Amino acid sequence: MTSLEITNWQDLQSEFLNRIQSRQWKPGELIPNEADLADEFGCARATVNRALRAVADTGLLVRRRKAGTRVAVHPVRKATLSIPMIRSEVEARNQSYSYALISLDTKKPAANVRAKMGLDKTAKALHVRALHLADGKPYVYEDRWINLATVPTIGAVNLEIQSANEWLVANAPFTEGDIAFSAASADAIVAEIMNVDLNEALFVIERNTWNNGASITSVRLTFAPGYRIHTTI
Amino acid sequence: MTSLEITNWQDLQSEFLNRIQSRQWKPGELIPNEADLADEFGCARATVNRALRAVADTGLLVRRRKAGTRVAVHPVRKATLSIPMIRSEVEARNQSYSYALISLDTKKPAANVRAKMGLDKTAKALHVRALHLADGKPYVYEDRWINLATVPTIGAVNLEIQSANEWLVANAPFTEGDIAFSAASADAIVAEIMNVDLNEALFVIERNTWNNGASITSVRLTFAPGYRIHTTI
DNA sequence: GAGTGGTCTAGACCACTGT
DNA sequence: CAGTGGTCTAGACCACTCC
Repeated sequence: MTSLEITNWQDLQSEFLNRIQSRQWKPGELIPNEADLADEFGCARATVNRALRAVADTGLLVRRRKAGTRVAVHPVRKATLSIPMIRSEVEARNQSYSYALISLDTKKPAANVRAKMGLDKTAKALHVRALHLADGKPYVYEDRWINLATVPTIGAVNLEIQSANEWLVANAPFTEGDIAFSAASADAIVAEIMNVDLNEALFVIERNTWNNGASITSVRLTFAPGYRIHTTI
Repeated sequence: MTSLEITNWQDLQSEFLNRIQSRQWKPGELIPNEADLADEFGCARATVNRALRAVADTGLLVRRRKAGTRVAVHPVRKATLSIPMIRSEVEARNQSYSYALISLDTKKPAANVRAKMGLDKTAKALHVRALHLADGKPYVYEDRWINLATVPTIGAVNLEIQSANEWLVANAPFTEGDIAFSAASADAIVAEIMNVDLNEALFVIERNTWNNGASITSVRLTFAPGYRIHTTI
């Protein structure tokens, strides 16, 4: 019983989404296997597979070998968001980007940073603090630690001119990373640097990156008031 | 010149990542086309395609027909984050989940909500305010508008018992959605409801969903202090 | 126009896992 | 053990877009 002869995986994906949404396929229910669906739509199994994988990637289907494919009971929607370089982000808003180094030292990091970066107690790291500006106004305050053992050449870079952010993106590719989003009140230091009120609510991104297990950098980015990250689901 | 006879797309992906990371393929550079790579690794072009697509999905490669595949100059890393139901999120932390309805009215929403939901000036919507608790402590304050034209059956649901969040996830699947993350200061109302200090920095998620262009709901979730979203890159 | 990625096919074998 | 999804292949045609 070919219903419509869909031979294109994106149309198939839409059809599957419709069936889930219209409850023709109900939460928790087993849906037909790939071979049957391929038969129904008059296309190859690989095409059905591609479409089903795409839907499963959004969290609406759960697939297991032998057990088959089921409609997720508690759909966990997944959102993909892009994390651009700060300069790109500012320029994408048609604002002029500028950058100012605040401080630069080589010293032993505090215990929490040391732990995140997997440094031993005596190890020193490069501490960089900088301000990124959009149209001359504070946009992001960057507080960063860089592992000199992993990225020794950073020592030769003039961080007054080029931000560590940019240099690292271009010169220290990473294999693993984690990222966290949170909210924090401006403390006295941040309030002064960013020219905001004390205790103002600011958006914070913390990121750690590794290259094959070796820590590269740990950074905390504090954004100006009003900042938001937006994406579609 | 077969280098190693890799016939599995995930190994191929690793190999490509290595080449990018080791700068054997430099930023901005054109890499060999799919046919040549298939030849080099002794596999089918479809396999190379799958691996290259996977890398391109992470933002490290940029692919264009006829123009070929290039290593991204300014890699825009993409992070995927899961957005579970609040109950699942609390239970995943091994905390007990509970829920309390704060208010429930049918009325005309403010202009900003009306615009987001595409309602006309006279339309009323269901306004639900509720508190989600983890181990009895405020976890999320939910301020939600629901489009009665799209989801009329919500009227028959007892929202004292079941949260709108859960009911909608189970009964009003959506086809499009957007989501935004930001930071906000607790105002007097939120401070009292969540038992936090006035102006405390809180993490906020705003989400709007549509079903085939018809707005379903618009919600603002304000999280307890310390909340963070975490993911790997 | 021609080169590249995007996709589809038909068939095959494999890997996992429920029974 | 057997059923299901996961993947690979070889070949084909198409869609896009740079030149």
